[in-house]
Amino acid sequence: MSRYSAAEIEAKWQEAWDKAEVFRAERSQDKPKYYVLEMFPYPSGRIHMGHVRNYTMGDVIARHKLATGHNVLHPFGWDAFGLAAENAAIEKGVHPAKWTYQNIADMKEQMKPLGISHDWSREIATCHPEYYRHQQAMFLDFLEKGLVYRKNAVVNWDPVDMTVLANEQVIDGKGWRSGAEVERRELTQWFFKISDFSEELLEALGGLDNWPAKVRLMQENWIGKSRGIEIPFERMDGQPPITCYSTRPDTMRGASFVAISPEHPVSRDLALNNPELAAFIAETRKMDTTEAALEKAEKKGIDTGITVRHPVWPEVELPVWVGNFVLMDYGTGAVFGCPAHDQRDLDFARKYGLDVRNAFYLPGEEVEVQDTALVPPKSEKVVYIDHFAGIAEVTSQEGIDATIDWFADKGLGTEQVKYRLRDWGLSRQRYWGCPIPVVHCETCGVVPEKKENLPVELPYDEDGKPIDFATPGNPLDRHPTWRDCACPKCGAPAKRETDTMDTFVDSSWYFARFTAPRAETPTDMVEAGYWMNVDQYIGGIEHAILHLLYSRFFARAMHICGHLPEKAIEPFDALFTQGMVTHAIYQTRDDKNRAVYHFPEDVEEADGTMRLKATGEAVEIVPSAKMSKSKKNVVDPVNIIREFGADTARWFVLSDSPPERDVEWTAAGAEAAFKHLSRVHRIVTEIAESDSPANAEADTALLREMHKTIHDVTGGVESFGFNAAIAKLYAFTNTLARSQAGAEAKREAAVTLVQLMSPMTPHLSEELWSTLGQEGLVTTAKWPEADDAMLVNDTITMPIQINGKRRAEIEVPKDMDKAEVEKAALSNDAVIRSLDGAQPKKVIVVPGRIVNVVV
RNA sequence: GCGGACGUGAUGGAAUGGUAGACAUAUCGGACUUAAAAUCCGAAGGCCUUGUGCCGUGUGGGUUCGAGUCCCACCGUCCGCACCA
Repeated sequence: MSRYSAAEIEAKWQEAWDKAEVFRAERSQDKPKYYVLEMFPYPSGRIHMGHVRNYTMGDVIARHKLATGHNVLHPFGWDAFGLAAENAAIEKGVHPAKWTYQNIADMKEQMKPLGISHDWSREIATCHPEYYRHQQAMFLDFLEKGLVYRKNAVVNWDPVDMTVLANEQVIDGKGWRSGAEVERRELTQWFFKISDFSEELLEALGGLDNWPAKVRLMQENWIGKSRGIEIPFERMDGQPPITCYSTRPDTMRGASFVAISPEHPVSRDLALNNPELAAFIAETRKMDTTEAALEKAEKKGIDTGITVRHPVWPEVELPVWVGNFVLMDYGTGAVFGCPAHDQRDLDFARKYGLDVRNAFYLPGEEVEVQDTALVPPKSEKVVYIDHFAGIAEVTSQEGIDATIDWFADKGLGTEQVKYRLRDWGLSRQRYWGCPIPVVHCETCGVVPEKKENLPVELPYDEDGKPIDFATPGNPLDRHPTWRDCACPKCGAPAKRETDTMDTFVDSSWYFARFTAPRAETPTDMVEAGYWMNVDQYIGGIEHAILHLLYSRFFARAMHICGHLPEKAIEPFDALFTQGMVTHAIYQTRDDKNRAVYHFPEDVEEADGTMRLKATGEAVEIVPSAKMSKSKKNVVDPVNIIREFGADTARWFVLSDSPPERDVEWTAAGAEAAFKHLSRVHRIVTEIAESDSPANAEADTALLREMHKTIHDVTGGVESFGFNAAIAKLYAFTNTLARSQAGAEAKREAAVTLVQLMSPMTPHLSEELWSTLGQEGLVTTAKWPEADDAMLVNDTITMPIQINGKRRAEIEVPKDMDKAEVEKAALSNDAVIRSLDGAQPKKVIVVPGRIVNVVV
């Protein structure tokens, strides 16, 4: 009998699938469509276990849908623009394009042996001009519709690399790559008008029933809706009023100062004649923007000398301060300070000797605030002091609502709903990204490039010489000729925009492009109309906000520009966020007691401890952490596939842990998975060759188990319960191995087992399907259906509880009525003994489940 | 600080409010073998007074005939957001 040889089997069946083109998706009205998508990868050059887990999950869904009669679209591509390519260019002197395309080729070679049911005929790479020219075309459409615009904005600027950095690229106030102190600099940048969609993006979250609640909540918080009021404060010097935004106008009685942002127009005006203030503003510019730094940063301010009138008590005058803690891009850039009910304002007030006055007390505790601001939960009742809105003892929330109405009624303020969500700055001073297709003309200003001139393609050399990436700054800026062009409007010599787009733009519409990846327009509305939406999207939780929010915005913007049908404005019907693959870290200590990390393959067990293979030195084991090259706790999928085969890797990453949680990769676990698949191979091969006679009782028992397994595994596969489905398959394999059933029943069971396993272990399943003499491919065979009649045994075992504690069991026919079950239970010896003469008060019979006798 | 999730054997984890610990790992025992590997069979939450016993799903309360599951409080861990007025 042949042994299980994964290498042989897997190559053979992958070739068979390719030849039959079973994964090629074509539009068809015969079957319901199903679009399953895993978040596409960045082509770093190596696949990792996280990829294996992600694509295997998608593959299980895709293959199951294929077997249940769906027309499945399961495409694959590359999120290919990005900083890493430019870093490689700097470090290794290789052109970003060459590096990226080589990585794509390498990763493809590592991906293929996994046997994922991707339709490779739809492969796309975002760095290819055939992709980004459509992105440029859409940019122009967005521009026309006012969905993208240019404005001055304060950004993180790395003075050494001479580029804008995203917030997450600023670590402890320093550029993550250069280590230079990041400055806040005002630049003219392109922005997508995502803030116009704040309410809609928030509202529509409610309809995303098949998204994790966690992701919806994160987006809700990110959008950050708040209801408040804008109140103008009249200036005593007769200048135009300063308008403050507040969500707590109920605390107005305690207002003791107004604070404005250093970037507020009033601050800027004053700074022109006030060197001290000008210096203060310059200093705040340089301030760190990181959370930790902001937390520690001192609240500082400067008195402007201006005073304003209290809007409710005109006799009260409030000083206006410039505060380094006031944000210009939220609200109006001006706030009133109420030290009694805001800790930050209190700290500020104490520092600069400003008044502290309560607006309310807690019921029965009439004490003035001293060192701790009084901020009870909004649902708690407080006692408002001589309140202008005519309220006394109500909850803070009621106080807020009443006050907003009061101000609005009196015409003293305007109710305002604000969102934290800000417009999406897409300009990057980078080479390896999609060029922004506009031209700067001295006479016409900023002019969109003509569509027929697209793509605006990246230059691949400097007029014959390789582009110099080592010099900091954007190579596009210093390219000798690339910028030169004719103004699309007047024809005069003009200069191209050298900023490129944030790579999140590339990934905000690729799912739509997959529906017609070779179309001459960004999308083909017939194809998009047929395939959209993505029925199941799968990826990491790390994209919960950025990518998934940007894509929701993009789908709306694309719809406005006629690139997507209306039904696709929420592009992902169902979302699943999978956990990571983790691994223990093996480390030793150097002479300075610093950790030295070791790869798992350099470590082995000896005498009950883990030791370095080379020296025998014992290693410390640090509990499981996300696989990371720097900690060396990585396992290369390529090695695993070589050693055990793809099916083993696939089986293992799905077993053991629920898919939304992290799974720890262990050598023992991988080996166990391999042993199990070998066992299935052996058992099924034996069955294929067996001719033992029928055994009525054992045959029925086996087939009953088979139908239960069909039911459970199908349920597991359809609800992301892959680990539970696999547990059922283990159990059924054990049942099959021990069964005394005849060859015919065993063959039927084996065929079903192989089929149920096929989404997880498609190669092994194809092999055994053929061993069992089945026609065609298991991949395209119809998924088995459970026979309801076989799911319940003729007699069932019911536990009997007395006062909720299990005391006995009875065997009863499955359809015995309640009264008879009760009678049977009460006449059971163990029950009689346990009752010890006591009279049951009540007997609860849950048919088919349990009996509870209450005494 | 605000918001959220999760706490079950040695370990990963099962369990529509209905027999807690399925399935797997590690462990132990047995069979086969000259031996090993492979394979097969079996044991295994804790406690004692070994009983058809008691206790047991982070802690304490509650709802229920019945709670790992629902509710409240606390403890712990993890995640997201945060000078957002």
